[in-house]
Amino acid sequence: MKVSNKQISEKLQRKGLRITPQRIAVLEVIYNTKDHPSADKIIGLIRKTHPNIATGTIYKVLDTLVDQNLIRKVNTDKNLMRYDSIKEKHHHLFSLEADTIEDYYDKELDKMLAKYFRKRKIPNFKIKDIELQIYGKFKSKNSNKKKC
Amino acid sequence: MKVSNKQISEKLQRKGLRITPQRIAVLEVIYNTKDHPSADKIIGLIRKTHPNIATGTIYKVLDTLVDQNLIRKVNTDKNLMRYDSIKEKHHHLFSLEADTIEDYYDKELDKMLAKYFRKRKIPNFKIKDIELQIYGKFKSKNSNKKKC
DNA sequence: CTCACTGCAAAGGTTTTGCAGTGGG
DNA sequence: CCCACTGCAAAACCTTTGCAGTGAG
Repeated sequence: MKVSNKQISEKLQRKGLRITPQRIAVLEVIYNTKDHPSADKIIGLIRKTHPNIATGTIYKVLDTLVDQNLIRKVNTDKNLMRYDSIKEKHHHLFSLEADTIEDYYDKELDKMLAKYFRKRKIPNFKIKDIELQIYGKFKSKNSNKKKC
Repeated sequence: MKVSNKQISEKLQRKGLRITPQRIAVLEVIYNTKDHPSADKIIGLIRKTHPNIATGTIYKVLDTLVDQNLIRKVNTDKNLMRYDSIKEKHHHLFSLEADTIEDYYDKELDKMLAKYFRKRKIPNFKIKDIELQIYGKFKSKNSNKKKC
C-alpha cells in the first residue's frame, strides 16, 4: 500500500504546486507513516535521507499542504501538532498510555450519526463534520508498551 | 448557576490541595466562563481583580488542577491549550469561523454510541471514552460573526 | 529566465523551570 | 513553624518569519 513518488508528484501537480524534493519528502513521510507524526518526527525522518532540508522549510511545506487539503492537522493534548494524510472520512483512536493515534474507519457509524443528527437538531448550530476521539487502550502487537 | 468560592474551596480541600487565592481565582474563571478559555485568557481575566498573580503560577495551578481532575485540557487546532471544567460527559461544538468552542450534552447520543460499540468491537482496542468533535457554524446571537 | 520555493537564523508566542521568599494549615 | 505554594525571570519549546539565494517549469 506504499504511496509512490509518482503518485505524490501527481497530487502536487493537480493542486498547481511545484514539485520539489522537500514537498515529496514530507508527503512521503506522512503518507507512509502509520502513526500520525508530529512536525518534529517528520523532520527527524526526513533528515535521515535529506540531511539538509531546513526546519523552517518543513513547516512551510506542512502549511502549504494543509492549505491545499493534502494533509490535515490533528489535535492532541500536548501542545504540538500532528499531521495526518487526508483519506476517507475517519475517526481517531487515542492511546491513554502511549502517544499513539490510529485511524478508525466505520461507515456504519457515520451513517448512524448522520441519521441521528438529521432528526435531532442542535439549536443554532449547523453541523458540517463530526469526528470521534475514542480514548482507550491498545491491547496487542501494535503497542505492547511497558508499564510506567 | 454561578459556582461560589465556598464550593470551589471544598473541591480543593477534597483533593487535599491547599486553598490559595490563586487557585480559587483560576477555578472561578474556569467554572464561570462559558467559552473554554485559553491560559492567556484566564490570565487576563484574573489580572483584572488580582493584578499580581504571576503567569508561571497560573500555569502551575492549571497543571495541578488537571492532574487532580478538577479541570481538563481541550484540544484545539491552534497550538495553545484551552481549559474546561469537568462536568457531566459532554461533547464539543467547534465553530469553523470563530474561535468558539461550546459544550454539547446529549445523553441519548451517548447511549446510542455505547450500544453501538457494545456490538461492534474495535479489534485490539478497549474503549474508555468517546468524545465527539462537531464542526460547524453557529447561527445565532452567540456568534454572529462577520464574514472574512 | 522568473518567481515560487528553500535555507538559514533570528524572532515570536506559549509553556516550563529554578529558586528564593511567603503564607496556609 | 514548616513545607506547599507563589512570584519572578530566565529558559525551553515549538512554530513562524524575513530575506537572500536557488532551482523548477
